[in-house]
Amino acid sequence: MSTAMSPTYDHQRYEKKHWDAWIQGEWFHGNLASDQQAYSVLIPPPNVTARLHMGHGLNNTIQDLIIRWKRMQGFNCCWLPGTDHAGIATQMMVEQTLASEGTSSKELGREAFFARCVQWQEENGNIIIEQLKKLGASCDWDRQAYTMDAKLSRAVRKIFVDLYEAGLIYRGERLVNWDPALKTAISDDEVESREVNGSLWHIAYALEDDPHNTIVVATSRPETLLGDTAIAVHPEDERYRHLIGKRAIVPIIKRLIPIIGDQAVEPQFGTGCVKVTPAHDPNDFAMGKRHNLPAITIFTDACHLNEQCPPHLQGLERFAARKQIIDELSQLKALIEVSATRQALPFSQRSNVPIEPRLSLQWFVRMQALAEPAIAAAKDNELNFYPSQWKKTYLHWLENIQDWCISRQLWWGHRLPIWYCQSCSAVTTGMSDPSQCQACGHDELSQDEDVLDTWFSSWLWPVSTLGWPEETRDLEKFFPSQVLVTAPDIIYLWVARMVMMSYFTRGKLPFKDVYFNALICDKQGRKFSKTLGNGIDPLAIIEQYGADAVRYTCVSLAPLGGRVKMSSEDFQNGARFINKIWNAARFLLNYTAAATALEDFDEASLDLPSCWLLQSFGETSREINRLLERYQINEAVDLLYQFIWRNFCDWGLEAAKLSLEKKAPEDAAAKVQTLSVLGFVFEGLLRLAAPLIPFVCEELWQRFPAHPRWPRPASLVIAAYPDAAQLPSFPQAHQQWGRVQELISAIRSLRSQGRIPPKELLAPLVQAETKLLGILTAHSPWLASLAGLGSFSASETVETPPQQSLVATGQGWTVYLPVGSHLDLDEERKRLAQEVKRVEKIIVALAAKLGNAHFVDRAPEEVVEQSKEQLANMESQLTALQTNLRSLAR
RNA sequence: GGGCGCAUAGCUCAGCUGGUUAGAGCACUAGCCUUACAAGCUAGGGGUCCAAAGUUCGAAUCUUUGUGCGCCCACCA
Repeated sequence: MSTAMSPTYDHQRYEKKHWDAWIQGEWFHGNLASDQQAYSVLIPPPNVTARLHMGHGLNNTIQDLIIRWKRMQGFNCCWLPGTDHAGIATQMMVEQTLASEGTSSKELGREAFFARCVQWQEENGNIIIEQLKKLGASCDWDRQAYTMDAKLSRAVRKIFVDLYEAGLIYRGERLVNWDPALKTAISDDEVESREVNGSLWHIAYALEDDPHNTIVVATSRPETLLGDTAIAVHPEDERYRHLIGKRAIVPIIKRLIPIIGDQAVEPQFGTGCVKVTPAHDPNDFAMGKRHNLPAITIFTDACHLNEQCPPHLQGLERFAARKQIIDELSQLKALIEVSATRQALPFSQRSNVPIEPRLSLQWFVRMQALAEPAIAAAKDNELNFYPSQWKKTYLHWLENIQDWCISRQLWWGHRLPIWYCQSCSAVTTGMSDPSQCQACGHDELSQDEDVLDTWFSSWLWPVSTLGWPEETRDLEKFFPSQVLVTAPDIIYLWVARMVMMSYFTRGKLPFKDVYFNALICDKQGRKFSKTLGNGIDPLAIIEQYGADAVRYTCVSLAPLGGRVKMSSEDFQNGARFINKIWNAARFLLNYTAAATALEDFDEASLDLPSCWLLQSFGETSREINRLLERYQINEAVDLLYQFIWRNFCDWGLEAAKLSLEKKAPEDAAAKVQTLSVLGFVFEGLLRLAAPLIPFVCEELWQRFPAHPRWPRPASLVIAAYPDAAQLPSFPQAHQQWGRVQELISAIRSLRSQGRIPPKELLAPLVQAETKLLGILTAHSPWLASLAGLGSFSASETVETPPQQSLVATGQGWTVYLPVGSHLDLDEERKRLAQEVKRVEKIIVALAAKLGNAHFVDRAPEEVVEQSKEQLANMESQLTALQTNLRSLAR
C-alpha cells in the first residue's frame, strides 16, 4: 500500500497534499460545541502590504508549534488569523500605482482613492495569508479577520464613541510629529531618532533698549527664527540674568521678543541663550506654555515658508529657507560663528524624511486612566513576559504614558466618526451617521477629514476579532487568549495598548503570557532590510528545502528574546534533520511494510536496548513538555533533535539491527518485540515532532502501521501528544545499558587510536565488577555488532595486563585491547601519560575537597557521597592506567 | 543623560534551582561507500567560561566594580 520511498525526502510531493487534507478535516477550527478546554492565540496581524519575511517565519512557526502542541494535548484550539489595513503603507502603495498611471490621489478625489485602496487590498491583501499557509500555519482560517472588515470597523467606531463619551478622547492643538512628505501627523512611536552631523549657528539679536549690544543664541535651525517669540536664558546665569525682562530684536524680520528666564536652559550648552520657537520645537512649545508665549507657525503642510514670513521668503522649502536665512544673517553681520556638532534628528520611519514638529489640531486619547489596570496586571504578575525583563520596559512606558495622537491626515483607514456643525461648530458623534447637530439641531454637518491611526484598530484585536461589541459565543469561548507571540519592538505600539483596551472593554487581560521572539539578523548582526538587500526570502527557502526545514531551522536558532544571526546556508541543517527522520522511517518500513498493524510488546520480556530506548523516550517526552510549558522552545527543539538523531537512530536502530536481521524461526518472537518497540517509539517521536515539522511527520505517520498503544485518529494533527506519565518506564535498564554504551564507545575509540581497520574483529579483555560482567556477557552479540568484536574475555580482576595492549577505563570497568603489531609504543605511552595526568588532576581535586572539613560538614550528604564514589572510581582507573603504562615500559 | 541586556570552542549559541571531568550545531582533523541516510557513520582536536575583587566548603552560575558591545527610552537648542 505504501509507495516506494526515495532516499531523500521530497517535500514538494507531500506538503500540499497534507495541507489540503488538514483543511478538509477542519481540525484547525475552534469548535464552539466542544466541551474541551479552550486554548486560543491571536496572530499579530501582518500588514496587507507585507510579504512573508523570516521574522514572520519565526514568529508564526512558534505560534503554530504552540497551538499544534496544545491541540494534540486535547485542547479546543483557536489560532485567530488576520491582516491589518496598514493605513500609511497601503496609501503609499496605491499612490505609487497611481503615479505610474500618471495620476494621483488628488486628481481622483477621496472617494475614488478609497475605492482604489479597497481594490488594491482585494487583489494583494491576501498574499501574505497564502504565504502563511505554505509555512503550515494551523490557523482557524474560517475566522480570518481584517481590520477594515465591516465587523471590525464597527468595533472601531464603537470604541471611539465609548471613549469619547467617557471623556477620554479630545481634540487639541499640540505639536505633533509632522511628516512633510506624507503630509500627516505620525505617532511618537513611528519616529526614529538618528545621529547626524549638523551645525550650530551663533546668531546675534540686538537688544531693544541698547541696539549696539546683542544677545547671542546658538541654534541648529536658524530658519525657525522667523517664528521666534522669545529668547530664554537660565534664571541664575550671571552672564545674562540682568537681561531677563528686556526685549530683543529678531534679525531680518525685526520682531520684538521678550528675554525670559527658564530652568530648562542649560547654561553650559552653546552660548547659554536659546531662541524660543513654540510652533516648531517641543521644548520651546513647553516653554511657550509656561510663559504664555504666542506660537507662530511658519511652514505649510509641505514645509514651505508660509504667509507668516516676509514676502520674499514665502514658498521656500525648509532647507532652502535655512540657506537663505544664513546668507541674509551673514550679510547683516548677525552670524557670529558656525560650529560643527552631532545631533539627534527625528526621522519618519515611514517616509525617511526628517520630522517637522508642527502645531496642529489633532485628536488625542487620554491614556493615563487606561494605563492603570495594565500597570497593575504586570505588577501583580497576572501578566507575564518571556523573557521577564521586558516587564520593566513595559511598566516604564505605561508609568510615563503620554496622550496618544490618533488622527492621521490620510484617506485610507477608519474615518473619524466626528461631525462638526456648520452653524454652532459643536461636535457630534455616534454609532450611526448623524443628520443633525446634537447641540443646536442644525442639519448642516461636515465630517472630520482625518482617519484614525492604524493602531487604533489594532488595540481592539483581542476583542474585535471575536465579534465585540456583540456578546458573541466566540467571545465567550475564546476570550481571553493564552499567549501572545510577538516581537519586542511593538511592546508599546501594540502589546500594552491591547492590554489597556481589553481592560476597558472586558475588564480582563487579553492574554496571560507574552512571548517575545528573537529578532532575525544577517551574519553581521544587521537587521534584515530592503535597502541592504540582506533578507532571506522564506518562500524561496521553502521551495528549496521545504516548510519543515524552514520551521526547524528558525526555531532551533532562535533563543527566547535576543537576536539570531541567520544565513541561507543554515537551512541545510534543517533539511538534513528532516531527511534523517525520513530515512529512519525508510529503514523501519522495510520490516513493517507487510504488516497493517504492529503487535504489542511485553514489558516483562524486553531486551536491554529496547528498555533503554523506551526510557529515553519517556524522559524526552517529559522534558519537552516541561520546556514547552516554560516557553523554552528552542531548548525543547534541541532535545528533540538529540533524541531523534543520537538516541533513536544512532543507538536505538543500530542496536535493533541485530535482532531485526535475524532470519531463524526461533528468533521470530524477539524480532516482533523489537519491531514493536521501535514502531512505538518512532510513532511517539513523530508525535513529539509533529508541532514543529508537521508535514514530514504526517506523511510518515500515514505510511506507518498502527501500534496498539497509540490510538489512531484520522490525522496526526489531532493525535495525542506523548505524556510521560502514561509511558512505560525502565530507569534501571536505562542505566545499565548506558554503561554498556560507554564501554562500546571506549572500544571504538581504542580501535581508532590503534589505527585498526574497521573491519578487523577485535578480542579485548574486559575487567569489571560482577554485575556488569554478567550484563556484558549476556549482551555479547550486541558488543560484537556495535563495537566490532570477534570475541572478548571477561574477568573480575586483572593482575597483569595483556602484553602490547591499549587500555581504557570507565566507571567500574577497564578494557584492554591487545593490538600486537598495530601498537605504536611511543604514541601509546604518550597517550597514557596524558590520561594518567588527567585522572590524577581530578583525584587531587576530589581529595582536596573531601579533605576539607567544611565541605564534609556543610555540603549535602549526597554530594559528599557522590564525591567519595567518584574518588574511589578515579583511583581504580588510575591504577589500571598506571599498570598498563608500566607494562609498556622498556 | 536614563533604563535594559550581552560577553562561554574558529563561528552561532545552551548551560534558568551554585555541586561537571563546561556542552550542542556548524567549521576543522583522521578513518570508513558498514544495503535507512555520504544531506551519512565512527573517532578526534579545540575553552585561564571578558577582567578584578567579594560571598561560599564549592562560582561559568550569586554580589560589586571595571572594560567592550548591543538595544530601548529621553527635548540638550
